[in-house]
Amino acid sequence: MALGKDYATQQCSIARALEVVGERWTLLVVRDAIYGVRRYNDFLTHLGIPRAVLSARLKTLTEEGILEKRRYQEAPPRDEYVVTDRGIALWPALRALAVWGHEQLMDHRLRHLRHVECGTELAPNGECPSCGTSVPVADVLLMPGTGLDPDPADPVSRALLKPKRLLEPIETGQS
Amino acid sequence: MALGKDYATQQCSIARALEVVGERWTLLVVRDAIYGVRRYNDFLTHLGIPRAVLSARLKTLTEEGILEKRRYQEAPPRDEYVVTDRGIALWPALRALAVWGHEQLMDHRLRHLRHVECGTELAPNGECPSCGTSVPVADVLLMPGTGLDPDPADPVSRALLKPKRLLEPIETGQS
DNA sequence: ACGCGTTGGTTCATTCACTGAACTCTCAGT
DNA sequence: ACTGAGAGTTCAGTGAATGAACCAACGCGT
Repeated sequence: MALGKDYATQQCSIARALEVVGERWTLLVVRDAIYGVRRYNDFLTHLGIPRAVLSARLKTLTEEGILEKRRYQEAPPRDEYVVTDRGIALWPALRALAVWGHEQLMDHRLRHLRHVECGTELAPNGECPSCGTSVPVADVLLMPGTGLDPDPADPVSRALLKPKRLLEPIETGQS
Repeated sequence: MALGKDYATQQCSIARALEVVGERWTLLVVRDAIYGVRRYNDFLTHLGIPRAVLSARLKTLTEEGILEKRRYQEAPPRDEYVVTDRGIALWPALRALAVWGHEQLMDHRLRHLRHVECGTELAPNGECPSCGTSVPVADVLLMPGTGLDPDPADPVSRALLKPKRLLEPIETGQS
């Protein structure tokens, strides 16, 4: 969003947050990172984002401490982008947006979130109704719902057709 | 944000939500509407947003059913924009963003949220710790915190220096 | 040794959205 | 008739997003 000079005027933590994650595509990159996407090409094909924009977003998200660029092999040099605690802390905001988008704008549940310990579906506030506790992001199981394309083109969407834990790296299995 | 054609590709309620409220300024307009701002000039001066952009945002938010345009006097014709239930439903997402912005990016609390019934400060998840229930938006008391400019230029910021309930219309007292 | 494929980028022309300033319109009050 | 407030619209200039093309480092098969 880059409210730029307006940030000083705004005196508001929402404006401050949007200053960092409010630009086009940014929250979707963070969502993917929490889903377990780590590699440039996976972000690229899953989001359908222009390369130049993806590079810019990964750069600012890394600079803001929301992602961490990490070398995962030396020859040839390959980096991956791993979501940090600061990025994981965005999960409640993303979940709230998903709840709103689903309730207000859509007709079926595309994905379900379950507590990996007990299998219970999470309440809208992110807590586990049967355990009565808030569930850490790493203990959330992401399940496919109805209305998903059964045969998507990109490998990330294909991987997400199976239940998986959040944060767990996605196996695109194409190399 | 207007992800445009990408919405069909995305199959995600977060993307769908950002399609509607992800554009620059949009969430700040909704925030102001929940704070009780209703009039064009108040949005304008409080946000420091260009007039053309404000007009565009009010138009799409009205079309999406997040704000409702309402005639409040006939001569001269004057309209105000009142947040609807669909807009109020964005409150958890806005609160989550505010929590993140405050925790990760700022040093002091600019505003506090209290339960109007009992005066208790709300937990990060939006519930009242002493009542143990989730607090309806209309029962949230917005309190000024430390680090706020004590003598802001615009009338909305001045009105927000006093505690007030969310949704309650802001009295700018300038007419 | 040569070309091919993969990954992770950069560059660039075009299009699109945002910005700020100026202008418009309607009406009230004096 | 003049002034002023509220709620916009119009428009030229700027900056960001887009999509396609290009680049580079390396691994591998032959």
